[in-house]
Amino acid sequence: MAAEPAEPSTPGTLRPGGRTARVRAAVLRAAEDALVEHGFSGLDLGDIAQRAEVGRTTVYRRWGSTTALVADLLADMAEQSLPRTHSGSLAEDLRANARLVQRTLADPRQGALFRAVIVAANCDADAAEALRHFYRRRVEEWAPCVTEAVERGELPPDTDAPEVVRAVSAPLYYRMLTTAEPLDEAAADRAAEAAEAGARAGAYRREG
Amino acid sequence: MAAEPAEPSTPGTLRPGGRTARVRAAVLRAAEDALVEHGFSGLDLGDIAQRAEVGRTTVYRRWGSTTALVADLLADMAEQSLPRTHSGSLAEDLRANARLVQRTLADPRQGALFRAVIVAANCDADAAEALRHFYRRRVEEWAPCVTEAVERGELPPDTDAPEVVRAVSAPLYYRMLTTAEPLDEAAADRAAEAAEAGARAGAYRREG
DNA sequence: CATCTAATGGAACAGGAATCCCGTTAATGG
DNA sequence: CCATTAACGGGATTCCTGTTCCATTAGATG
Repeated sequence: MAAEPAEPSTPGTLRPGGRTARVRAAVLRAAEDALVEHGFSGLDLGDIAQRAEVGRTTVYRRWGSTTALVADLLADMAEQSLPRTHSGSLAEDLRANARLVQRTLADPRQGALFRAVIVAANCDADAAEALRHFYRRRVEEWAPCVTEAVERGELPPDTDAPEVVRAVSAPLYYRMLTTAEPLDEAAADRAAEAAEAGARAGAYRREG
Repeated sequence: MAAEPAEPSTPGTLRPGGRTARVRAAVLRAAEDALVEHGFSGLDLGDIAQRAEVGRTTVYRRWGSTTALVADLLADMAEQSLPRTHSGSLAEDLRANARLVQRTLADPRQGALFRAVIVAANCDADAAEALRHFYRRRVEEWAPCVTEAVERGELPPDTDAPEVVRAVSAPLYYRMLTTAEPLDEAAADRAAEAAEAGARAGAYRREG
């Protein structure tokens, strides 16, 4: 008997080219569509296989569960992060960020997608880690605009830059999740203005 | 043949006393336990029936779905809202509120429960309405401390009181959902301080 | 206390999702 | 271009969740 392979490993890692890559792309796109239409709870691997024109078995073998599939989708989303603005003004950069987040969450497709991945992250540890990685990336992209404001002397020297960036997003996500009120530009501008005021007042200094 | 009853209605409404009430209480408590242990996605009506020492059929008939059960649980939670503090100081009241929210979300049991109901609300319209109702209640309870600060002249006269209260909770929920960092008292105090600074700066005035 | 029937609970049933089996296709390396 | 085998895909199978049926229990009413 031949020595059995040390690791069966996960499919798609030894021959990642050609068909394998096409299948992954098709499945991730189908998963996105399905999440937008039915939400995470309505996610069905069989349905996704059909949409992607791929065998059911393949989806079950490579991802195995809906949460693993969403985790992979989040890893994919984390790659393509949008570049931040560079207006030279803290208020303007924060407002641009707030409006970007607001437009994303208010968009029927993107909004539904974000709700769905947040749900998935609360159902599975791997998806949660993937979600955290995604937001770490996004926050890192925008934090420099706060750091630069600190260097210009506009904010206290020990301001926690990532925390300020998160403070812009927080009220928008909170509104989406807990109220029925619309996510409009006014809400975005208010979030940016409040975050800036908090930062100037020193509420986001490290180690209180 | 007798005229059939106009509405079969939902079970538990015509004879809500005694056994029916006991069954509801037992099921809701079992649902809470199950949510804490397995999260919303792991919720199984059969398992809940066993925990509650109630027939599966009863649970399926009276609630029908996991989301409906969570909606009922939320309605129950909305009843028992905690009374707010009355320190006479805006900063102190906001801090008390922030710490209450922080302690709730950081508590293993309560935190898991809140994550679970937020997930449920994103899977079903009725659960979503129940969740909004729950937060409407909570916000209404605390909004007066902001209104009183306005009357004392500490804040702009057209300050949106509920929005200030929500601004306190928002960063705590956002942190819980998107990062792995601990929800400690420092985070609570920062949330309260930032909300107050934003309010003083006029970021929460109505109609921006 | 007696009657009526809402509500419950056990068991059998049905439908659909996840898994397994195995032949087919195509990526990789020489 | 050829050989090797990773990865795919259709179909049968298993397992589990939700439903239906009907006998039993116990609120509600006079």
